[in-house]
Amino acid sequence: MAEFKIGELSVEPDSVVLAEGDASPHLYTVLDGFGVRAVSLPDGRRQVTNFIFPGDFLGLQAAMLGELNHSVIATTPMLLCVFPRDKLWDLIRSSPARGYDIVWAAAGEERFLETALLSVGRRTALEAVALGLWTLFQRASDVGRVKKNAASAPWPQRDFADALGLSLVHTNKTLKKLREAGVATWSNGLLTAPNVDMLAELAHFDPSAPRRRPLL
Amino acid sequence: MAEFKIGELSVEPDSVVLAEGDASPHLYTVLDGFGVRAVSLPDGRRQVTNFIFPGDFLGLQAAMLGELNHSVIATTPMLLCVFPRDKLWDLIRSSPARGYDIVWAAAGEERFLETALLSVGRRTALEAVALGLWTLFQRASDVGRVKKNAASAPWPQRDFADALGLSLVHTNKTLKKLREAGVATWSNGLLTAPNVDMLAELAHFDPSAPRRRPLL
DNA sequence: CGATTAATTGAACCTGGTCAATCGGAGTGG
DNA sequence: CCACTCCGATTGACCAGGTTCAATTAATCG
Repeated sequence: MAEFKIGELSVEPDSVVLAEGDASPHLYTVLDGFGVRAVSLPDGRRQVTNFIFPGDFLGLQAAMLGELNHSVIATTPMLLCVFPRDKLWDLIRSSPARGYDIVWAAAGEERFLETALLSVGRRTALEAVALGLWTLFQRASDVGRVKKNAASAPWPQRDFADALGLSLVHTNKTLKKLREAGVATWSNGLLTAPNVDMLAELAHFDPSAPRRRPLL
Repeated sequence: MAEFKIGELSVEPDSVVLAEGDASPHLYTVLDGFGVRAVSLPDGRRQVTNFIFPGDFLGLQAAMLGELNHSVIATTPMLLCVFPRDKLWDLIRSSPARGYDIVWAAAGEERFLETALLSVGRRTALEAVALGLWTLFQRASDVGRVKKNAASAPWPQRDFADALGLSLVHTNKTLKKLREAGVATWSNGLLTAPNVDMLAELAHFDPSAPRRRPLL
């Protein structure tokens, strides 16, 4: 990949890395930092579609479809690796294995979005919050941001509520229930869960899906 | 593509083409017929994640990630073109252009799911129903299933409700409102909308997205 | 130590869900 | 041709999970 890299971009918290409707000439890989993808309505209603972790690939939609459907907003300082979008085609042609990896990432994103859709559409608030926390915990774990029982989760409750399709108030009250039940505590950007499995159980979620990249 | 085809599969309405959790050895292209993708909870709650039209590509998740996150259910008789999943890798390697097409399709699916998530999470029932109808209309139009103001839409209201995350009853009542307002009528598998744009407006949706599709 | 933003909590309210009938069209057997 | 059944569509009445409004508390920062 290194040969296609054209630079690095460093952004501040709360800045918009990519905006809905953009036809960005760049693709990014997240080297460090956290953020969200979100789509929104003209009146301000907002849906967070995924949380962004180090290692994530940004801008595929813009490269493939011409423009982006969602915005990407940094939650913490973020360091990005920049690629020119016109080179995506060269990349796939010159290295089918990389093309395969991109398809793999896209399929994973699709799976995540389907699961999120099930949560938002059919789970109760308690179930949805539990699964949301479980997912954050897993992803933090995948990038080595879990120590003991505590995972890095530097997002405000507002973002979490927008990801679940719930109001901020109700999300807060539901988090309180889980806290009082001793299932999970989230404060100061740190998510603590003594028993992570319990979160999946509460959400009726079967965590047995393979999540590691297959070897080629 | 023809060289990888190993046969055709014909299925009856209401049959399960692929099931959640399957590690199907096959990939499919829909030659004819309609269906849905859906994920569900152990207690039966169900979320339809997309409607399936002729031309759709099924089973990418199973091929890439090992197993499928959603089920695929036929709504009408369906005719499928079958490929062996192990050949996906050969396909991408031997023809990067096809690999590119697959990435294109995956990016489009991702966009659709994000839009659906916004509907389910943040739109009111009326807005969500309007956008749902608009989307069905567009997709039917893309595959040449619109005559005059009427689009083929052979799904029961149950499926539509499950796609919107609404109850069947409330979906029905909302459709009634649109019918009485003269915006759209859906009965007998035929969706009639004198003014399709009005559906997008009701949903606060900007329909100006590029949607060209490469041939697969 | 104010100022600002995020988290928390309580109370009133409403959108959409649940329950329970009824209607309507298609298929079946007599 | 009609009675009967089955299933999807439709409707009305009542209910509740979650939203909105409005404070209050906590944490951060110059």
